[in-house]
Amino acid sequence: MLKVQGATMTDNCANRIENEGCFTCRERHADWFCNLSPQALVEFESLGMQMTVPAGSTLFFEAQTARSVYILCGGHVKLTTSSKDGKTLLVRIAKPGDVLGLSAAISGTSYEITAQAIEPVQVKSFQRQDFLHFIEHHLEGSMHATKMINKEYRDALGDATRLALSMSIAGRVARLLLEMASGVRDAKPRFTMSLTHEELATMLGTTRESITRVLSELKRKEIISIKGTSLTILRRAALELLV
Amino acid sequence: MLKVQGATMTDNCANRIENEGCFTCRERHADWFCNLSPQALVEFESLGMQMTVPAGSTLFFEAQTARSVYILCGGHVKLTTSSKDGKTLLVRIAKPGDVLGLSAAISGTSYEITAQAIEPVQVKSFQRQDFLHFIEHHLEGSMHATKMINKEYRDALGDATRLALSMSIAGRVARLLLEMASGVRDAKPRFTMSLTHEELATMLGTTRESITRVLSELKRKEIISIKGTSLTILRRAALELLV
DNA sequence: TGACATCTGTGACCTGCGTCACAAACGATT
DNA sequence: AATCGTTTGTGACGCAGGTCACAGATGTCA
Repeated sequence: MLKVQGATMTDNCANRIENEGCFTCRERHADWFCNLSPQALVEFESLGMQMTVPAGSTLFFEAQTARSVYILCGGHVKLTTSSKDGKTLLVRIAKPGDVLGLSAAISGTSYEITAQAIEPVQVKSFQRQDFLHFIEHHLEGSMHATKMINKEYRDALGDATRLALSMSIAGRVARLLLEMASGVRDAKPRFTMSLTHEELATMLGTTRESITRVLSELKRKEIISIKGTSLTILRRAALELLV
Repeated sequence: MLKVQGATMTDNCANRIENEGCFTCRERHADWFCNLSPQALVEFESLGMQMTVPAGSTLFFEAQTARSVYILCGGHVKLTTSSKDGKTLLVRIAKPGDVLGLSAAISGTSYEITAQAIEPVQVKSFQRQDFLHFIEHHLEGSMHATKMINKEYRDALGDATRLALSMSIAGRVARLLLEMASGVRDAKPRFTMSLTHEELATMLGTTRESITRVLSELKRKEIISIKGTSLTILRRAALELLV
């Protein structure tokens, strides 16, 4: 059904595209949506359309009516919301295996967040109706869906708690860096930071200057190092401590 | 099946208990869980145990293993989470019709929040297993459950956004007052504020002194008035502006 | 290679709110 | 009524982080 074409990937960075289909997907055996029984998976996969999205383009915007659900197969996508006064907050960085737009599809309303590719990204796109029809007729799919939303709820709640009660700017930056590095198993994970300080600031609900200062501080303490656009985490534990 | 005993309620405050069973419940026709088809409702109602809980007692604690799901029939319940370092955050004030402990029941883990009655409260309590069994066998119930979690997720996300991007202490206080007054339709809603400044402070992740200052300010601007334990919102719009 | 735009780094200052300290008000108990 | 514990009110001070202003670095295009 799906051909394995042998993905070309060489380096060890977080920025790569790697999955050619659910059956050969590396993430298939983790606790994710794509991890269905073989029969269900065949049907499921036939409903979706595999597509590649260039860096910087937007899968969907907040407040847009939800027409599609996406499963992220490769690459990272940034998820943001914004408040009335236009300020933007990073919700999280979606990783391969994540489902995007599920909440909006289920509630039948508009997307609650904006999803933008921060690197070339591979997704599987489903018509909202097809997706809902599938999960309504597959108990395993339905349970997965409910649990995933539940997980997102708990994450959001945890975020709200941390944001309200602690989390300095340094903490937010640390969390972001760790999320960006997720997937790289190296002891000193390295990845391409393609965002400007300005963009990072909007994502974290702070200012450009604060970002500059925090990054300088982290470099000074030799917790990270930056050469051009390449960022290396030297001491992951120190970052985790800040979150 | 359930006898209507004629609830005795006279005043116009938010603090009252009023429901005697799902069939006679005022909230039944809103978009809530109790609004099931009559047959399903009969079955559903027989699974649960109606109980009254005195003010101050705790329905369940954060991190406790989830054994029960509750439907709040009358009164208000405060829902809080706390961070590692012991600080507490008010998640929201639950109102009649709300389901408590649903997320934990579904994920089969521990409660993510603490639920404490802030006044005498009437709830319907379900064994987790009974509840799950019911929703798994009633499409309408199942959809309700999924949508409710979804709604909680969206609320939590909205909270996180507001907390991260704006929401001063004054804003948090305003939100709390509005939540406490919810249900009172009066133009100048009045209710009994039974919490001390100290308690309010923990609930909002701030300090006692800040609460005192904010309330003084609100009184000075004639947005609220306080006589003893009775709090009146004089200008709701002004409060909404602060959120 | 020079010109121009964008990005990064840093100091000076201001504001919101947490912390500390203490005084006044209120409520219960004898 | 006198006493004591709790709650409320308020001033003084400090710190994190936002705002402003500007200088240097880096990238891009003719």
